Amino acid sequence: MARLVSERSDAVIALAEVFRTHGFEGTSLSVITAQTRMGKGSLYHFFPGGKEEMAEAVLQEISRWFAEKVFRPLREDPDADAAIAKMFREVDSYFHSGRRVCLVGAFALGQECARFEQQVRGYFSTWVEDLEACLIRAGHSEDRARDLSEEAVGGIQGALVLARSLNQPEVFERSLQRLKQRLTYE
Amino acid sequence: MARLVSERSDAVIALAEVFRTHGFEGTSLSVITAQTRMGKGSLYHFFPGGKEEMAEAVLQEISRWFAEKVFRPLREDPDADAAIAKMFREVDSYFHSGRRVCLVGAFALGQECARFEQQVRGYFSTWVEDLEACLIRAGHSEDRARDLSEEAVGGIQGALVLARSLNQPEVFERSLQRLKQRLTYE
DNA sequence: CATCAATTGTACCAAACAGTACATAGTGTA
DNA sequence: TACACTATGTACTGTTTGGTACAATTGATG
Repeated sequence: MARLVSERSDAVIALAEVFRTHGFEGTSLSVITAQTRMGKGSLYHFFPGGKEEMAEAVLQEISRWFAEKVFRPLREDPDADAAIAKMFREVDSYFHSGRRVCLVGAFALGQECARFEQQVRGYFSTWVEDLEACLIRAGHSEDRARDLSEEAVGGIQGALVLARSLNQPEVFERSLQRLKQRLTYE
Repeated sequence: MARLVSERSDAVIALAEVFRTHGFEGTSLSVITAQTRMGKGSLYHFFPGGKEEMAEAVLQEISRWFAEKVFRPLREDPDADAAIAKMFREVDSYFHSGRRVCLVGAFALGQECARFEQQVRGYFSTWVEDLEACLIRAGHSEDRARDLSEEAVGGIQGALVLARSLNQPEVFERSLQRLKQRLTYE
């Protein structure tokens, strides 16, 4: 049913884009109200803890999304190669082929890394560990699986940095191709 | 000679560490005065343009450092392999073995990427291009050199993100090792 | 249509913000 | 020591910040 009033989940989606665009410190309440078209009344109704609670909700939503679309297949799909292929597909689409930034990665580079320590560490450690387990199932040795999985997760983050700084999304696409090939055929 | 008063170059060094720690938006003037022990008088004397001019000076100093220590050897050293080895040595030491963040990389992920567009793009494009040229001199094909150089520069940035988010500097060290080996022996 | 909780706009607050003005203090040179 | 100039501390500005209070509005339910 169509509603004129918002729900918390709508707010989280909108907030995610605001934080991705402006970073945590750069996201003032006036930026939020302008970009989400929500007033302070609504925002503090849904997030009594203010900006910090908003960012926490966004991080939780990101974790939920990756857990469902990426991490669970890596852990559970009996076809390990298919899970890895799906990971690259989902990552490419999630990051808009290199045009969108990883909020967790951006947080990792700033003070937000301390402020949202568990969420940031949880996101990356789960990713690395689940991918590692998947690579072992795919037949790689334990050492090789750890190396490849760190290389892939780090490589994706670095590719986002590079693609954005050069304003060349194709750098991201090429990186994904290389990583996918390395994980699949070696 | 020992001076009680500061010079602009002292300020730039101190400011670099402040911006690296707090990011651009997170660096308020009160943070700067606290961490650099310089008053507003001095700061606006050296940087009449305020925070933006301070960040610009820091970016310029970073570019200067990399140009001298990393990019020039990549372009000019007749021994290409030695230049690449030096790059990894300097990078490892500059980023304190994964404990220090790349300010330019952090800027690349936020609005600062637009605000300091030329400096951010210049840093990464020079790095990629000079490394690419060096790899061609080392005997790689043009396509292979471009791939390897994007992979290395991106890989370093991603390794910084991952090492910091996991609070495991050794992740950075391992990544450097892998990248170095790939650039040198393949 | 009456009710009531969920949602929202508006006015407001103290603190922190970036930046300015300027008198004072420190420094190299003559 | 006297000078010119650079560097600095301090007090001040208007603006924006994150956050609160609360009355008005909305929408689902009986």
